[in-house]
Amino acid sequence: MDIRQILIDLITVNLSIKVYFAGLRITFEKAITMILRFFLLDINYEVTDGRPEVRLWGVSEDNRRVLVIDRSLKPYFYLLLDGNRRPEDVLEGIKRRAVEASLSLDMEARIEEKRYFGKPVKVLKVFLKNPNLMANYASLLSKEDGIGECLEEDIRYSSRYLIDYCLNPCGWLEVEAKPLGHKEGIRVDEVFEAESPPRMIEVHKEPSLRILAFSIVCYSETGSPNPTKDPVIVISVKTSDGSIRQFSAFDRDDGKVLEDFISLVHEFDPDIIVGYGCNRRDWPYLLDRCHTLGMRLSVDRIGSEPHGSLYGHISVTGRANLDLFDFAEDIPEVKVKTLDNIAEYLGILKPQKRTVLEEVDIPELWKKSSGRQVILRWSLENAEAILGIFEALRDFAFQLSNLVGLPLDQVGAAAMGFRVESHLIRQAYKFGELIPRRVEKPYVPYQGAVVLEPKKGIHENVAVLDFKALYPSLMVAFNISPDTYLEPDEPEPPQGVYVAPEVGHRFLKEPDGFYRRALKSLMEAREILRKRLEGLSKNSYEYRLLDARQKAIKTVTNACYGYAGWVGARWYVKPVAEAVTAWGRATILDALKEAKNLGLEVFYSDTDSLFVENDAGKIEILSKHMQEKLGLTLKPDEIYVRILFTEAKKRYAGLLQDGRLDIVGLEVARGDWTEAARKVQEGVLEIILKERSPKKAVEYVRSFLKDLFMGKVSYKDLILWKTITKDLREYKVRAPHVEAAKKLIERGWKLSLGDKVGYVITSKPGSLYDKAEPYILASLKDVDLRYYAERQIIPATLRVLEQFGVKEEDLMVSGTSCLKDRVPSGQTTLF
DNA sequence: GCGACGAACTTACCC
DNA sequence: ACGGGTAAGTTCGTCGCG
Repeated sequence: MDIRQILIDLITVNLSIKVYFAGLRITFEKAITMILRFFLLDINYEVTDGRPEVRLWGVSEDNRRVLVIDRSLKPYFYLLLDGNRRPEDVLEGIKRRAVEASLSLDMEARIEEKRYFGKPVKVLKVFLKNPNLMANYASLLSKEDGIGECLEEDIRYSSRYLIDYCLNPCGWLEVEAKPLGHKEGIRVDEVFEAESPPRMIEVHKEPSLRILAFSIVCYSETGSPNPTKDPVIVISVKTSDGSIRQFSAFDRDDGKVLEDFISLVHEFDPDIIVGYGCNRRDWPYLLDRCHTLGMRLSVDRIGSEPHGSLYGHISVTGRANLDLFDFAEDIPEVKVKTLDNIAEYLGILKPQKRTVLEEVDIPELWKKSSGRQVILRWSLENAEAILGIFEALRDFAFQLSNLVGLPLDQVGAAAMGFRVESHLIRQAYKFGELIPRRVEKPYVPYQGAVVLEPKKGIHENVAVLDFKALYPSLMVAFNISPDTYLEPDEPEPPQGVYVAPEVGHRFLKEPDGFYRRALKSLMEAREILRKRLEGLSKNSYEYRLLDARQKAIKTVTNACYGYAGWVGARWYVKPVAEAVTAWGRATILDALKEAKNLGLEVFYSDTDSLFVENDAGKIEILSKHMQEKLGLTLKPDEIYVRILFTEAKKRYAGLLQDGRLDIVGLEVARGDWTEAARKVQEGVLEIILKERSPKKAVEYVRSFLKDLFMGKVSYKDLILWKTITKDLREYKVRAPHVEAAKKLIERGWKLSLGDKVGYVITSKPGSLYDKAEPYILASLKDVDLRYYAERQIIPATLRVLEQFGVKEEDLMVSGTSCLKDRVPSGQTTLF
């Protein structure tokens, strides 16, 4: 890019700014306005003197931190007219009310036509100055006769701004803006005032962002640290420029540690701050600790402190604060979502090279200087792993944020339902569809998908056919949408309707519903991306970007059906979800019938898949049939050389052509079974599927059990992990993991909803819940090996071996229950 | 009063 | 705080027994 191009891009006629570029300083005497291009990172708004200003934080094309202030958008909401009075009269009525309440100067209103659940409606669009007063105005004015309900007064002003101007975070914006230079208390290179609303532009350039990854260590004699008394002993930081910094309370108080950290944040001035568990742990602790010490945790760009925001995350104004733990939720392969497990899964940490410290180990280590070195090293590795995970996930996170329109720091914290909704809101706006309020509705279950009984046993050469994007395709095909749904009492319109099988719900054939339009555009966009990916080098920035985007599109597309059936959704309409599954059942049943007609043997089927004998000719015919009849793509996905079905649905294991095992639903795939049971079951499956030798599998299990009883198994392989899903007092039964959780809390540990409790079964007497101990409070010598043999190893392996005639007794070795009458409980040393 | 049995509770998976 | 369908382990109440 040459200088002239830059000037053309940057400057329109009347500028009065200094442009620094490549060491050149150019001054334009009469210049006022320029064109600024920047990457949008964060957005918030402030109300000053009763007027809102939107603040767009970003990084400019020439790599400067910028804040763009825009006051152009007037806040507004809608009042739905119920048709009892003439709209003009109602408009007069609310104007009178405004005068009476002395609101008139701040307010204006007009009549508009919109659509609400597809029906044309007349609304009053009410503008006001202060967006924080929207709810007040709405409730005052909706008392007027002729007003049904108020709408969109629950849309936050900063979201409103992005929606109405069609702007998406994590993308490039162009704006005509007036430079204001520096502004007191705002930590950016330059502040601008927008002259007109910004617009999105296509720039295939990676913004040059500064990332800061951090991790803290707190000191606590027992249990979880308490910020009012326990110090922050180490803060480790790794930044995207490759440098590392550590602050520790070696021989000083932790106020200095916090001070140093705050200074570093100012000095490095990150655009993105990343942590692991920082929303729930690090930030609240640092905040409390600072306040205890009479300090302020000033790390943002306006001299304020991190604060709680929507979706329960912590917001740092002007920067994006990301908690990678939120993104770990989207990696189902990792069952216990510790930093180490996620980093290891992503190939960032080498498992062997790392000493895994537990919080309980800290006090002991801190007492010795060699121990302190261990802590420092561990903490630094944490910060490095966090930066590594961020790098691995950043493209996806950026693209998801850009696609659904939620700012980067919110998109990770927002549950899938809110991500989908954010995207739908943007689509609805473009179609003139009003955004319904979130209302509490009763939960009424409805029928879902078809799952067939599998044909138990081993089968050779099995193909899995599945329908590509079945539910989204059906929603598009039959125009299933909240705005096309016809209530039972409504007469059929001339353009005709699609009628869902079984349930009879009707949907207009025309016009396109907004789900149809949204899904079509998502699916088409993904296809275009996939085509473009084919011609790109996998290492290029563009490839990474587009690949991340197509993945983001896929997750949003697939979640649309779930969203439709979610009672919390703004557009929840049960018949919409119910119709999708009904058409889904009809589709798969038709495919099954057709397979039967063709004489194609079916071994199993679940929702949108058929497991059939791998007969290419018949599969081709079946596939063609479905394509022609319904326009749906049914094609082979996986081919199993050999597959084993247990008697249960949703649980099977197959040998793939490349020699890998695909284990579905069985204990191997479950995080609430011990690693020991999972390893042995996997071993058994490998022997059965590859060597077809139940005898060898039995020997394998027996030898494992012998090792177990000789204490040759690792303690950590015996831990059971289960999630605390509600307040401990709400549990109706004394479940082992709940009892273990209570013991942790007794010892001063903090546990919250969603935490996983790791516990072991000890040889204490009583029920299982009496025997459960948090694993950090017990050791290998305490565990009840017989429990592990009888309730973990044997059931998990028998699940597979049972169908080969193997009995429990065949697996038992001395020390297990077959000898319990002869061997006293606890005696485990016969080998 | 006691044990067998099944319902209820609970979690995590599949698609 | 995204849907329904499903398996499976543990707890706990109930029923029948004499």
